[in-house]
Amino acid sequence: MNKKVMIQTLEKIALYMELLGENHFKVGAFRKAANVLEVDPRSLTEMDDILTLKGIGKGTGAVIQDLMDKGESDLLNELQETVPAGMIPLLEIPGLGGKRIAKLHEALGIDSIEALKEACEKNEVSALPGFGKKTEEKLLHEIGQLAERKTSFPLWQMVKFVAEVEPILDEIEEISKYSVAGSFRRTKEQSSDMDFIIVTDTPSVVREKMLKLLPAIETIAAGDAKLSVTLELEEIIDADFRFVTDAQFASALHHFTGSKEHNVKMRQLAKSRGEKISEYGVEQEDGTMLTFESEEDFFAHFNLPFIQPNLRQDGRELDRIDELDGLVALSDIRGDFHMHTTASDGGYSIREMADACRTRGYSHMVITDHSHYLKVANGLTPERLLDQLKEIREINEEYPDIEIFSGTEMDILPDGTLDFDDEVLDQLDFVIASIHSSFNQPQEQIMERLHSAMKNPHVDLIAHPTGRLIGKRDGYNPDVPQLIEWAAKYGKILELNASPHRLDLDKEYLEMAQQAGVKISINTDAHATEQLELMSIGVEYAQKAWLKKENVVNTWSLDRFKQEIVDK
DNA sequence: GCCGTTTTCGGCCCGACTGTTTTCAGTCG
Repeated sequence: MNKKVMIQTLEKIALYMELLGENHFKVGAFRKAANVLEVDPRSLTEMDDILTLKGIGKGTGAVIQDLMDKGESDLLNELQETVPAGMIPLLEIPGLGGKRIAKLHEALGIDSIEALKEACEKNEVSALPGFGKKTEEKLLHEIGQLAERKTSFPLWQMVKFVAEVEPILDEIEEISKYSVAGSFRRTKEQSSDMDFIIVTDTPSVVREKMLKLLPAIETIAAGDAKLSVTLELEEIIDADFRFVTDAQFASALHHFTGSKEHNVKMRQLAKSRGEKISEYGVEQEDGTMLTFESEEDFFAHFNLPFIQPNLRQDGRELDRIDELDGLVALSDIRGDFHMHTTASDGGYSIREMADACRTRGYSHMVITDHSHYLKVANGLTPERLLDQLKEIREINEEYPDIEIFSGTEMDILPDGTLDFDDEVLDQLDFVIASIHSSFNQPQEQIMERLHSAMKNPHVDLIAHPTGRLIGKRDGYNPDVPQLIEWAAKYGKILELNASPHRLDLDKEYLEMAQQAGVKISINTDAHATEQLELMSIGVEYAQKAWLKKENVVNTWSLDRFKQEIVDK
């Protein structure tokens, strides 16, 4: 039995139950069971205690047992017969939840978006108790918007969106302080909206000014505690703004940074101490409200160290605070080992890249231009590569404070051969191998290509191991656990590509790699000097995977890098 | 549906806003 199928089955059951208007704690129980399986790093065959895990009980356990025995779930089958599949997309309509969908289905037989649209147009919906004219109009409006609205935005795009909103907030003098919050603040790969916490004494003034200044095409909610709007930026995206006092700021920031699971855990912790956490502070048993100068103080109140936003994930972080100290940090990074110059498709020279790396305080770096197979990127022929090697050796003489190593980002060709011969590779300090072509090959063939690269003793690192571009393409679908196994066997480094377009390997796999003893290199893959700054995103993402400093080769000293990697 | 050192039933995180209501249910985050 495939663990993913099991997780999806539990989630589907939750979804169908939601559509039936079931008690949301019941729905939540199935979601929780799915989550318990998901956060458990073991495979199904390794989980002999699955039915006794906390969060899995009689009902969810029966589903799991069904799947183990028969490969399918009776409960899910029944639900699928009861609930028309067309109802599932109804949940995507803002303002519609399980309760209302169930009512619409029961009263009017609505089983699809199309049916809902018709019913609204015939004014049948507004005739139902609990629904009114405004709701009907809103539903029609939302249905119209559905097709053109995206529901999630990759990190790289969120960076741009946030950068567009912040200057507008800067302009409003009644705002004394603000911060972005939400999943973006947690360095999530994708976010569905923007969240900001705003400190002001005059929320209504700020709200009105914001409505004038922001490119808002719709106001979803506008009160003294929050403003919720739909913005027209490069894409249509919702934004939530919460208005709080200075004293409430830290609590509000923590609350609206989430994650939801993290907040639930924190609230449970508070409750066990007789306290109550809200976005305004921590309420004591006697009703007094404690507020905090900073999030650090907030955590300290619960005898916890500061848990940075990117670590606030599934709630398990509260059990892993003893690991916080050993995590890789930006200040530990001593070099970047994957970058391009004008020799291939980069925008700057070797010297310019070296200067930029020196400014960042690195002790070493590797130039890794593309290889000749990649014509579109002006990949280097063996001759050009060896010329570049000489040039790098010369330039190195000029820089006493940084060591520039010469490397390549060599293509693994569609037939599994490598773009350079061993004699060429032998002369380089550092060899990256990666796939840039024939993504559509069957997994077996992709794996053969990767295997052939990993078996080569000259290859040091596999770059962006899945080839994903977040929000654009999934990559070439390798069998990553197998890849990790090979990396451990052949002693190869796997890359965490720091580009917010890639963040590849994915954090679940990074964690798996670390457990398997595989070393990780965080690289920016910079094609311009300013892209070297993406290292901070890479490190933040690595922290999400709980990567320890020791396991990230960029933290190693120049001597160790030379000894264990270059001269090996 | 799940859970339990305040325990086998009763609560499950909690508050803002909206729309449909005359005091609150539903949705959302």
